[in-house]
Amino acid sequence: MGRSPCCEKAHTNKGAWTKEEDERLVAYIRAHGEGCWRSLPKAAGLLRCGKSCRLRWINYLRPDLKRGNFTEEDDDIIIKLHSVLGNKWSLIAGKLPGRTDNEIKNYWNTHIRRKLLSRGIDPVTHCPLRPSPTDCTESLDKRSAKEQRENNINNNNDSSRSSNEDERRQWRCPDLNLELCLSMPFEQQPEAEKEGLGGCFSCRLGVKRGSDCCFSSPEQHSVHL
DNA sequence: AAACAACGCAACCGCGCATCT
DNA sequence: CAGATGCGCGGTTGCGTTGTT
Repeated sequence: MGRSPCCEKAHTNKGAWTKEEDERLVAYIRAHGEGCWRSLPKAAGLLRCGKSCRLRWINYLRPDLKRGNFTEEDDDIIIKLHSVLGNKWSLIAGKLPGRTDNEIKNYWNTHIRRKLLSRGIDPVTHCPLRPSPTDCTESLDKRSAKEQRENNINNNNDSSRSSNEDERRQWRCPDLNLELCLSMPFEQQPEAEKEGLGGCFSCRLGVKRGSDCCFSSPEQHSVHL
């Protein structure tokens, strides 16, 4: 079954949005609200495909967007969430109000990825980087002892007490329980009920009843930071 | 000042999923 | 139940900007 194109490409503009197009889109959404992206371009008098309009609105025109630099705290949150969720940019964005998935994805690829690599951390697995087995003749034990010595030499000043190893541990094993699993919603956990624990049983962190889970709805269990 | 490289970000593309008919 | 439709997501591309030689 072939899939019909999302819009008639012959009569749509592509590429950068003009000021006029932005204004039309904003005016239309202010008047009619979001939704029905497929029919929106025609109704708003735009020669764009619906997907393009949606993307422009979500990533650039939305009034609640927080533009500007990411803070160190933002970086930490993103790294921690990525270590658990992987490239689920929309979920990560959900924890950073005012940020979009696209923005976080770009930020990850341009800044954080490099930052982790420079710290000797694999940005995909969040584990310390290792040379490939084929280019290594030393045993792992020998190498790690050697690494340790080199780290000691490299970090032999008082201002940076933590060795690279410590730093790796810190990044790889932040204060997160990574053993995520599927389970019943917390309301249906009798043992925990007895103990007065509720909260996010997907990550099994046993949040005290009454305290906020990481997501507003019980269906959206996620990571506690 | 010009040429080139590297970087950063906006936008596009294709796919998967949910819902509708 | 199968096909059609629409939306949302992640990966990728293209282009403008900035830095370097």
